[in-house]
Amino acid sequence: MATTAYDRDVADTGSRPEQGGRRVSSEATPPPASRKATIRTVAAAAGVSTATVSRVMSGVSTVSPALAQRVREVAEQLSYRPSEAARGLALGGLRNIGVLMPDLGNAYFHDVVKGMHRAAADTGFRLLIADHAGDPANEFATAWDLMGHVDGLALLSSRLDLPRLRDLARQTVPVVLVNRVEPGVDLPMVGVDSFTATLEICAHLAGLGHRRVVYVSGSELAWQDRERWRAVRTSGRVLGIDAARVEAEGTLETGYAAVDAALAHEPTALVCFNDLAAIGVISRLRELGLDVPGDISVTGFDDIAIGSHVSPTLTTASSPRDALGRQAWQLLQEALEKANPSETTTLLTATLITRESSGPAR
Amino acid sequence: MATTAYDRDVADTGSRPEQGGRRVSSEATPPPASRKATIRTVAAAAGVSTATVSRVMSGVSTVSPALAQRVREVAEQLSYRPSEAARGLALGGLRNIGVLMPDLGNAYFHDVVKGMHRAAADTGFRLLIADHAGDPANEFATAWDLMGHVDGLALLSSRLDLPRLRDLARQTVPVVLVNRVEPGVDLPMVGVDSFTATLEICAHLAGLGHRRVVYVSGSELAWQDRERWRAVRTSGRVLGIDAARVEAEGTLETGYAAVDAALAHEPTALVCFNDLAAIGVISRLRELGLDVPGDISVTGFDDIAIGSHVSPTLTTASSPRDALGRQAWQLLQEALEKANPSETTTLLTATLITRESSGPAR
DNA sequence: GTGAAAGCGCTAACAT
DNA sequence: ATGTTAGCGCTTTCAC
Repeated sequence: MATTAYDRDVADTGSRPEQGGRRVSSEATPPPASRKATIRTVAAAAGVSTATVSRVMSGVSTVSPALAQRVREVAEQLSYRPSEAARGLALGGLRNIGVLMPDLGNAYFHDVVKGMHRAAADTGFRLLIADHAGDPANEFATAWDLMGHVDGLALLSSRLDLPRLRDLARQTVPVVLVNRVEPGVDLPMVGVDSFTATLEICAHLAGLGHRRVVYVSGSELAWQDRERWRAVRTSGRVLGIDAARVEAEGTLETGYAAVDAALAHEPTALVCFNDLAAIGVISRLRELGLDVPGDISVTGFDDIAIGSHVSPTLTTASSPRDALGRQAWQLLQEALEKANPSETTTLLTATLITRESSGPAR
Repeated sequence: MATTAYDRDVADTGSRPEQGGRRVSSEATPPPASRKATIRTVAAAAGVSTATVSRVMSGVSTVSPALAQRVREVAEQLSYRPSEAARGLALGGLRNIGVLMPDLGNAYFHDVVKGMHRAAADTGFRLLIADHAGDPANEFATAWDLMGHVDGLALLSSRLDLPRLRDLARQTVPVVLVNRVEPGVDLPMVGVDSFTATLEICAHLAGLGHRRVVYVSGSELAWQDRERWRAVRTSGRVLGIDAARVEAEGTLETGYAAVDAALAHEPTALVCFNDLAAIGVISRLRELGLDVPGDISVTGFDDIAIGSHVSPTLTTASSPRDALGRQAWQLLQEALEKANPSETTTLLTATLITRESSGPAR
């Protein structure tokens, strides 16, 4: 959701023909053309200096109420809007923070972003949201491009490999990793302990008599996927579960498509990477005439809202999305304040939520 | 997803103590501190002028390959990233376009945005995405704030009232209305003809013997809601359907919550504002022990992906989301090129999709 | 092919 | 309380 190409064929907002080499006293320039109001236009029209206009616009220091009022009126009248580009240049920062995620269509990310947004808004920061469809090359390009526009960058569920990650870490704009914990990288990060939560899911399943499960994976580039798959395999050893893995990408469509391969293992339960995949899986199972959980159990992960509105409702693990978002902002905030990016790592806990989609093994 | 507050307490990227009043020849400033590489740092380090660095970075005009290579290396080595703020200032535009929508969590919008993105990316534009939770005040504030950062603005399913809309139209940055057609406003706009599509839904229902339907609404501030409700009422006259309306907001939760009130009208069918609401509705009906479509039929609108993965699958109207997005970009593009914002209005067609959630009236 | 220098619109000392 | 002015980092004529 962002691009880097710099064609130049559009929108050069009119040519600006030679407009005098020297600056002229404010009053000398009457408000002529109707082009675009700048701080100078307003200053001239209001008969004050640009400094005063600037002060009024940012509500700073003491400007006499009467004057301020007049300036405000003129500004309003001229539809004057301070250029953020100029502001950013002068201030040395746009007060934007970039948020990059694999899939804008996944409600999970949306919830995390909401958490960040609330926290960021309180401090006067804007969020620039972009997605990269799970493609690392695209992710890197987008991150790189975004860096020019933002004061900080949050990578949600990044699919970047270590060299690329380190490359970004080396840049001057602070970066935080959300939903990924990568010991080898010098970056603040927050994640959810999905290993433990997935183990709980497996234990729950084992308790219901399941001995043969298949894991319907997420993107193999996702840290969460590695953690969850590791947990499923571990459950094999610890709980005596026979575990297989089939590939998917954590979306409705890939979940749906993975079912046939999964069924080849004759499992009694399907542990899915996330809720979206689980819903896709269930949809396909229904199509095949299989009842969930009668014939086979299915579990998700994330606890997105729709999980409790589908039939059967989803057994899943609830990630603390809001907390994740806030924590992410917290880290960014710290990185912004002190140039010293302390390598902080936080791991939040997800909790098992048992609903209808899991039942006794057949 | 954007804010306007301008606190000043963070990130002023270090103070810049008196650094000489006059500009000094490039070579006079050795690459000292490790602060942040600027074009001058790079120029000095590479022993060339800033003009050359600029040319190399934007791949413009002819710079001797050897020199270009050297500059690129130095830049790379210094982790130099041109500041977009400075660039934007000099160029008179950031090549950003803002996209504002009510609900980031609705897959429908996501699909529209994808369409826009693809189109915009080809022209070297970035998309800044923000949501406003359906609150007009928030929408206006966000739009206003965003205007400083973008070269164009797309308002998806805007909830703004006419005065506010006109206020935005009066500004210098081009604005297009997507998913809303408002005759009184001088703005380019694209919408989907949901009136006709909803009529088709009603006709479909009437054909199945339904005579008593209730419309589970969207936000009453949404143009689409007005159109759909108008269609439902019209169907009352034309098709002999007895129609009532209950309030919701086009989300899972509000759909779910609206069911009890809807049932008070003893309908045989529920026509929902969109798919999300329909899924919420069905979930509540199931909870009440009602079968869909056995006991009652339910229809949605939008044809989001999940609609064909839930049980029962949703009867709905398919909006041409991708086309919407592309058309939106098209309009923006035109507005960007010629200062003359021709008031263009396009209406796209939605088509009925019959699935499991609608059946014969009981 | 490359450099010098004039801004882009705004903010922040530093006067007054 | 208000005006002057020197930049912020980059692009872009205009010379050479």
